[in-house]
Amino acid sequence: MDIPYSPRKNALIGALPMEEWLRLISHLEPVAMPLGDVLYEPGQVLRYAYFPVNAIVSLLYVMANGASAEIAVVGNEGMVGTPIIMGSETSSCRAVTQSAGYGFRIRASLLKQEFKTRPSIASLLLRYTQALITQITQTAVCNRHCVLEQQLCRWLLLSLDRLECTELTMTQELIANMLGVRREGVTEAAGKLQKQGLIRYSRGHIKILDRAGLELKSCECYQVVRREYEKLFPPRAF
Amino acid sequence: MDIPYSPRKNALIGALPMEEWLRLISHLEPVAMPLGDVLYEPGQVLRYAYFPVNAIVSLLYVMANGASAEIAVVGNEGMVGTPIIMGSETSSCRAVTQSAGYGFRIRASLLKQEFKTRPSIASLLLRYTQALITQITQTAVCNRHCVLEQQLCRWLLLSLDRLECTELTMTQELIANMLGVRREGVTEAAGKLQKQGLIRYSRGHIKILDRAGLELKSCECYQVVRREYEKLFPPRAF
DNA sequence: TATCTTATGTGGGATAGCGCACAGTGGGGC
DNA sequence: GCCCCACTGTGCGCTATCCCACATAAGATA
Repeated sequence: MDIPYSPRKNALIGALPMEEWLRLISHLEPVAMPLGDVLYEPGQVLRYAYFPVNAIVSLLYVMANGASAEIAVVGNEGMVGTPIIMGSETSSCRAVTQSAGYGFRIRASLLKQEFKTRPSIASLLLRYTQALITQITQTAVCNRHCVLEQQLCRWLLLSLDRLECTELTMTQELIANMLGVRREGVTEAAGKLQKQGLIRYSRGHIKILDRAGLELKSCECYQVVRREYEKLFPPRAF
Repeated sequence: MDIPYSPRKNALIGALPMEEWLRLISHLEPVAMPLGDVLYEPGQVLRYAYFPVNAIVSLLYVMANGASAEIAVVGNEGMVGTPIIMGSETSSCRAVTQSAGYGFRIRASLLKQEFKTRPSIASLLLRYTQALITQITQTAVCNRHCVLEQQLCRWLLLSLDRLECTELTMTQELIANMLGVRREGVTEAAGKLQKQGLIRYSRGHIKILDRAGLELKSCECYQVVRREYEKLFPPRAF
């Protein structure tokens, strides 16, 4: 398989000091991440951690009755598999590729070893985990207090930040699953956004026309997550 | 001040190997934790980490418009101040004492030092942080999908697990703030639970009469959090 | 004991989102 | 070029929760 991306296009890998990067390079295995790909199931032992490059992965919780809710989203700014470094064998969420692309993976045992022995790697991954905690926190808040239209804006922006382009391939049905709401609700909210000229969509393709407008319509939850990330990973550090 | 509890009554402190415990003991400072005590505000630099013994602390997010939502709750099973070890100076939540009691605190700089140099301490605190992530995750899910009555059951059970007795001192107004709902909603839900003989309350005092019944009425979210904790901290390890 | 404060109970109208049913439609497969 | 299926649009009744206003009551205070 030919991967047209360097692992360093993932921000975590890219932020590694040269020495650590040279150590890790041989352990990073390129992987295709097709849409719908399940990286791990709840309760299942995590065998790999994943570093997306241009794919987006959703951490999705599925309840006993089948209802679902996205807890957080991971793109090239992060890593899928934080429980590995936190000392847990498993996750209570399913990790599923929400936007197809490529990434790199590393064996859990190796990552654990690196984490334990290399302080700069440990520090980097812990800071990322803290950013993820902020995102999960804000998901909880947003689920409680924000109306669907705002939540949709937040969701679109979070996805957009993790893509190179301004178009997402994503049906309203799938978005509804992520947000844990009805498909019809997404149809209505997306219709409003389209009328306002913020987005344009048709049959599984959503084009963002006015990013700034979306940010204005969104609740504060998006900005909180973004600012925390920027605080933990100041651009100068890269 | 005379503190009638040992730091080891906090489960994390209690789980430390003897050697580590002896190192830490002189750095642990007893603190009273009165009701409503604010341990830290969002954005404020964390100067101490807190290990509650018989107090309960809520991690509360407050939105720009004043709406609030409890993200997680910490009692003698855990620590307040996980961002310290994760490499963040601040938290996006307010930490406020929800049930008065005692605890111990340690300076952030010292904790950070211990975390970096003592693997057994690091492992313990990371596993706790993972348990906290699970709790936050479940809060997000619960906020999305569970009805108020179930959420109230979950909340009562989480509090009960962190207390020695079966009575909480807590008005419906305060519970409403934690759950991020109206006070009237709590009145209604609590009224139902009382009619069913599960609890009895009056003017700020809630007595749990039938714990098993509450667990049945609760959504799955409570059990998920509890089981994850038990998995990360198997009773035998203590 | 009288009063006052704080906690709890209740009701009515508004609204967001759900569940269900079904209608339209566009694009890919044949 | 046609058809079909997946995606989207829409309507309707229902429920949980919200917002607001006010009634009641239990304990604290004097």
